[in-house]
Amino acid sequence: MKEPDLDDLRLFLAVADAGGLGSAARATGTSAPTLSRRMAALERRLNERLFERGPRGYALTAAGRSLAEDVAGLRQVQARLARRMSSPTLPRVRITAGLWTSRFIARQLGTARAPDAAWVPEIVASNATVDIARREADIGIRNRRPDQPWMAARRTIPIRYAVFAKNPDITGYIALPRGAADTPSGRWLRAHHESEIVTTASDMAFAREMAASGLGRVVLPTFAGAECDLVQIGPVIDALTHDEWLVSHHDGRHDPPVRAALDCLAGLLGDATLRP
Amino acid sequence: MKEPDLDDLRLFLAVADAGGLGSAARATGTSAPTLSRRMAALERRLNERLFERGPRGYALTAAGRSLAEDVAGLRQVQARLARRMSSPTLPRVRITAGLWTSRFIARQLGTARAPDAAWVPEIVASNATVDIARREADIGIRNRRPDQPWMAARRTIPIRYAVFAKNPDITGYIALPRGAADTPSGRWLRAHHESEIVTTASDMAFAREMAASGLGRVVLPTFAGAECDLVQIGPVIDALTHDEWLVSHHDGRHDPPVRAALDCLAGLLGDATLRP
DNA sequence: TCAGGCTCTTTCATTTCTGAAAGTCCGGCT
DNA sequence: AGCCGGACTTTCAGAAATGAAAGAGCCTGA
Repeated sequence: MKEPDLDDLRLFLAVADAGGLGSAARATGTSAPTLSRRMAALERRLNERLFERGPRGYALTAAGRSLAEDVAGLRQVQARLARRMSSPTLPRVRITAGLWTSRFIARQLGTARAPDAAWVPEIVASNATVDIARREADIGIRNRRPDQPWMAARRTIPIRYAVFAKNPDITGYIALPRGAADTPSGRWLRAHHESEIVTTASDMAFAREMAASGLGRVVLPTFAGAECDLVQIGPVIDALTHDEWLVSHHDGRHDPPVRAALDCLAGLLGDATLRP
Repeated sequence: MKEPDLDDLRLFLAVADAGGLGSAARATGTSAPTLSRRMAALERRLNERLFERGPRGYALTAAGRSLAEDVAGLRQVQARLARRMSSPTLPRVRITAGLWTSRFIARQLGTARAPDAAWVPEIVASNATVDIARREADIGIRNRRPDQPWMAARRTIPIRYAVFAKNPDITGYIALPRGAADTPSGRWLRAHHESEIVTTASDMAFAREMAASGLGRVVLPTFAGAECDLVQIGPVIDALTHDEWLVSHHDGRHDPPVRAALDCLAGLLGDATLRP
């Protein structure tokens, strides 16, 4: 026995509420004959009499009341739909990036996005690599061109790294613990200053705060160091400099909200704000 | 702009879940061409692209994800429907009666109802008169034949009243407070034993408990007195004897659940249990 | 490079659904 | 009594939706 058509249930609720075919027809824009037939079909499919048909209209039977309770959730769906139609919910574009870029985007996007933009950003936290190929995110900001040919990539500005500290007199380095996120900057630090590491933090955000309080030096992207009252100690570390790539699924990038988000991000990342 | 067909949204969810037309077609029993057309129509009606159509199938766009969240409630409705189809919810027949009869029915109906009965009783508490004409209840048990011609009524057994007390030595009467429910038995008590009333209770159920503890005499239907270790003090009060009428809406009584409940109640009330 | 397999879309005859109008029923009103 | 009005159902021609089959595009593996 097949389940009934959800639209029949919508009409069923309308008839139950209206108490008759005529007013239900007016309320739903469906003609009375159609309502009559579809209610009859619904009863046949469920094998229950749902209405008492009297000269005064349709009245629910006990079984009809029971069904009406069961499908009352449709009312809520209809209400949400109606709301959606009148003031459409903005689609959310899922963006994933590394720690510093995520923070930068989260902070800047509120103002950088056009006020009438037809999309809303959703930042997907991702130390672990979120897979755009599997559609876990719409847009990714990565430090290299993706291998997969079905990815669309756009190069934006270069990211430069340097050593930062509260002031030039501070010595010693703050690193991530061994075995934690294996980033190029972490590897560089351990390769060149392993012996100078004075402490570790479980998260680079904490490391930066520790550096800001004078506990040691950290390796940061230049734009992230500039944000936090830290001074750049040495020159830009050329070995770590890399371009940022704006990556999206090849099929997905023509979705208007995604496209708008891509353009907005390209503008934002190309902006002088990010340059050292 | 009209709202989309709810059944289209059901198919939309199926396609979104399946990630493609083929498997969605298998899951829903609808053919792939139909799904293709209806998804296209849905997009046209909403004026949004809901899917990315690639050679790998359908993938939701940002707008599609947003819609899927909005209509997720349909899943719950479908689940309830499926449950209803497999193990049908029994329709509830709303029964209204006076205090003592309600209690009697509530206690007896569990066993009196056939084990495979296709209905479940719902006792509608009603000191105030619940209106069967307005379909607030399906079946009423009343103490007289209804005036309205569209009511169907079936006479059952006569109800007899008598004075009860814990033992014959108890004197004094327990009544309802002045101005409380104006029942024939209450009026009779005040008319004949006004001066012997020793106390009042806000509810006859309390009055009966008070009588059972020996505080005074009460006027009760004979079947209600017998239930509670009370002894009948005087003869049946002929002035209060009346028949019970099983009342239902004329149109409603052919609804199978209502009809079954009517038959069951007629049997129950005709049963010797109710006789003094 | 090409066949094979997968997916979606189009075509088209068929089925189903729809709505206006006419028909039926029933209670209320004069 | 008999007409009126409201409410549902049936009729019927036209409109819309459906599914099988064929078409088109794309990746995969040989």
